[in-house]
Amino acid sequence: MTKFYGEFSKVWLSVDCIIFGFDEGKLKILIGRRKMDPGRGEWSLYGGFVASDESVDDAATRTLYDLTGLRNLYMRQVGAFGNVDRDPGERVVSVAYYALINVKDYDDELRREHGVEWIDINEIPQLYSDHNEMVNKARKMMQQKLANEPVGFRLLPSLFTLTQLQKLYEAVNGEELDKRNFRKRIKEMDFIEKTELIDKTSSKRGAHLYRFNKRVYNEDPTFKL
Amino acid sequence: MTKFYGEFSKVWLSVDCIIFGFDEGKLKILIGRRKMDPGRGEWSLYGGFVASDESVDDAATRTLYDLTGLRNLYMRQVGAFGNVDRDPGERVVSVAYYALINVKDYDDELRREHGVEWIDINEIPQLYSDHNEMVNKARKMMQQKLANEPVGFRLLPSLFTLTQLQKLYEAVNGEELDKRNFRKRIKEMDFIEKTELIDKTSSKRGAHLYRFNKRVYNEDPTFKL
DNA sequence: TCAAAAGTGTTAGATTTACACCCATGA
DNA sequence: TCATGGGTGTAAATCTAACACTTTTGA
Repeated sequence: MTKFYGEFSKVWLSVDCIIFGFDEGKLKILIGRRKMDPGRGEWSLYGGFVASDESVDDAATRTLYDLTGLRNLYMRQVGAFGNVDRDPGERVVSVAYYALINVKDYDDELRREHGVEWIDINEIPQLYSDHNEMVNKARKMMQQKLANEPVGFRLLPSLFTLTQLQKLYEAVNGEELDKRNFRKRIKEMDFIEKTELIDKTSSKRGAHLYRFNKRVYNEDPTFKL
Repeated sequence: MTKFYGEFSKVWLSVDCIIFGFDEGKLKILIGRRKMDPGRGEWSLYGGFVASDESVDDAATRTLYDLTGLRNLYMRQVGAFGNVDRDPGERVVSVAYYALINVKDYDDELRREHGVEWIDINEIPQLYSDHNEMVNKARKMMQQKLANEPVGFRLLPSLFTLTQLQKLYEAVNGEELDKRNFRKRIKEMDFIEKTELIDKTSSKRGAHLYRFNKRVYNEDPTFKL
């Protein structure tokens, strides 16, 4: 097994997940109290180790599924974090990933079983090891991504109001947007379809529900927001 | 040594470098024929293994120094590449980095000793393992970076003409720019200083040499190009 | 009847793009 | 003298940003 590179040393490889959700008008991530040593009890991202028979991406997918029970999540690599002493116990290099989920899709029972909570991205406490760094980089990458591709729908129910969508963009970018300018831009995007359905949960008058049409998007790749 | 994570398997960790240079009006990278098994003789990025007492970033810095003899290079992580079979011999996960160097700073003798060549980014042959993927991702990230920060100077001599600078941007973006519009934008950037020096190597009339003033740039962080 | 969110256009300013000729010099 | 790359400004078009009132309805 060591025929080629035996002279070099090996490391443990883990994955850590920054799971973004949008709830109560706020951008949040899932964190919990670490259940293993070292660092037991500290706030931490959810993670896992890479097994010998799976790719690093697959390990992240598996870890996400393990935590959320959800498949086909939008997921992107944040990068490798490899300081020598980043793990107080051993040499562990970790590859961080961020994922976008619709909070409503995540069974709250399952969430509690794993002991993770949705925490406002602006109120993240000190986390285990270098996890704050991972969160910061993930957040920047996600912002950048959202500015160039319509990935925000991954954080919303399949039917959503324009107000919800606007609040989402505001939460991600950390700044308020002009309602009329926002709606003007949305109207130009053919892949955001207005339905005849009305949502009455957040206003007496009711707001039209919209949906993202992936097919139209793929045919007409001219997105900028 | 295995007190915490002994039950999990370890992997070899390597770094691979995409080294960008700008020469003859073209964006190029350094590649060479692989000198070790498996894959001996195939075109490949230059890389190395991460040692037990160095961070992954440090391993990349060391590898870059080893190849070029240069320190303080502009370097950014591209990401981790971790498919199970990416290395035909063993399980090796690699973290790719890109770096920007001024071709003139690289001793050609040293380059030949390492058996690497400058190859036009648009004419990269099939590379060992997943190295083409790494190059493609690095190129996109570098383009993106150059569009938002003045890192292009890292690819030029400390004194350069506006034509050189324009050709650099054209090579990176793969499209021609309007000379007057380009110079108009440059003129607005106070951190690009005109010197009284004239370069006569590329025209009879001679062109003014400019330099990047890092101090001015740091004080006036309003860059967009 | 009123509070609360939904919905809707216009205009000024800023930014971006297109475009063509003269200059200085060495060969 | 001429070929070569260096250097310069203006106008149209596009994009962005600022801004306020009417509608609907349940309580």
